[in-house]
Amino acid sequence: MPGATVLRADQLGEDERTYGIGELAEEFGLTLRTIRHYEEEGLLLPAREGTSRVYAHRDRARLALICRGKRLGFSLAEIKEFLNLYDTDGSRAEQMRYMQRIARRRIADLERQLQDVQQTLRELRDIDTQITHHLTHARHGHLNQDGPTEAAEREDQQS
Amino acid sequence: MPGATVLRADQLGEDERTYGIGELAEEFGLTLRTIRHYEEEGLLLPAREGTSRVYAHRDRARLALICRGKRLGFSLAEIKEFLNLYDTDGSRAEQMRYMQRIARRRIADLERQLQDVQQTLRELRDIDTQITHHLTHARHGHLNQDGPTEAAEREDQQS
DNA sequence: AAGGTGTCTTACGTTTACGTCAACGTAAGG
DNA sequence: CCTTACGTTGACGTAAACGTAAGACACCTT
Repeated sequence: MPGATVLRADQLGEDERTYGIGELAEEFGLTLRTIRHYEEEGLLLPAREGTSRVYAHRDRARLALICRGKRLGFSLAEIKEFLNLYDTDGSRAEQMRYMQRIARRRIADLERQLQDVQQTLRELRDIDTQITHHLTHARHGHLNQDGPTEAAEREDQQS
Repeated sequence: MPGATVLRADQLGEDERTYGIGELAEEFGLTLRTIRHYEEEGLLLPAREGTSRVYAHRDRARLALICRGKRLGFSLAEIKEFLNLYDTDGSRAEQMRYMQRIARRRIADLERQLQDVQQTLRELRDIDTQITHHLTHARHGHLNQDGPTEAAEREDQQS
């Protein structure tokens, strides 16, 4: 990202708050090592104040996206790719079309994942109520005498 | 493959179909090694016909759940744990309560994940339409002059 | 001056989830 | 009998994502 949001410390005095590595680590529940690792992998590029890392607003936002990406099960490489979706400088149509293809692929993935999550949630809630039922009615028997949800057998397929 | 697709015409005329490892591998887009690995890890326990693995209906359903779990970003260990949710024999109340706790934890996780997916989908779709807009109106400028979505900065936190 | 706190780099260790041979068994078909 | 297809068990390799010291600054406080 060229001169995206350069923000030199001298002029202008807005929300220029910066963060130390320890600060961010605590906030996001990460270790220092982990944050440095993201930098090694090119996901972050904080400024330096002497030798220490200084994180601006923007870096913190990227870190938030990284965390979410991780929760969604993406690899760092994938996350890196989609971080680029956010800060492409829209100047070259060629690259934008490329980004759009990537974005759409990712959207398709996530829609699939959305189905997965919802389906799993339905099943787990079902299990939960069944257990509750069994416990309150003190009845004996099986949750399912037939193995994992019949539904799953008809539904799922490959990735 | 011994009696994989053999389908003996003698007794039974129901859903007693069994599967060979290669068959399942192809169906789910996995390698043989992967499926054997799941067995090594105790996620599957297929019958044997001689030396070959024979997968019943139930094993196949478990495999489907494993695949879904993977897509959702769970580790094999976690998946193993929640596979147990499906085939607990409901006989001991103690264990059922335990399972219920696990189920509810997982439900909470997934609800969080659901939010993540939906949020990310919104953002990506937004990016997509913005790109389309930029491309059709041939205008120049930035998608966001401020780095990753301002929203992300206020929203996200730890896992 | 000594100690504490926070940071840095370097570098090897670890865990997870498989990949990748190697060497062999078994059954069907030409 | 030979080939081909599919299966088996080791056992070592590897990529990703960090963990875990070790040793060195730098600043602040007592």
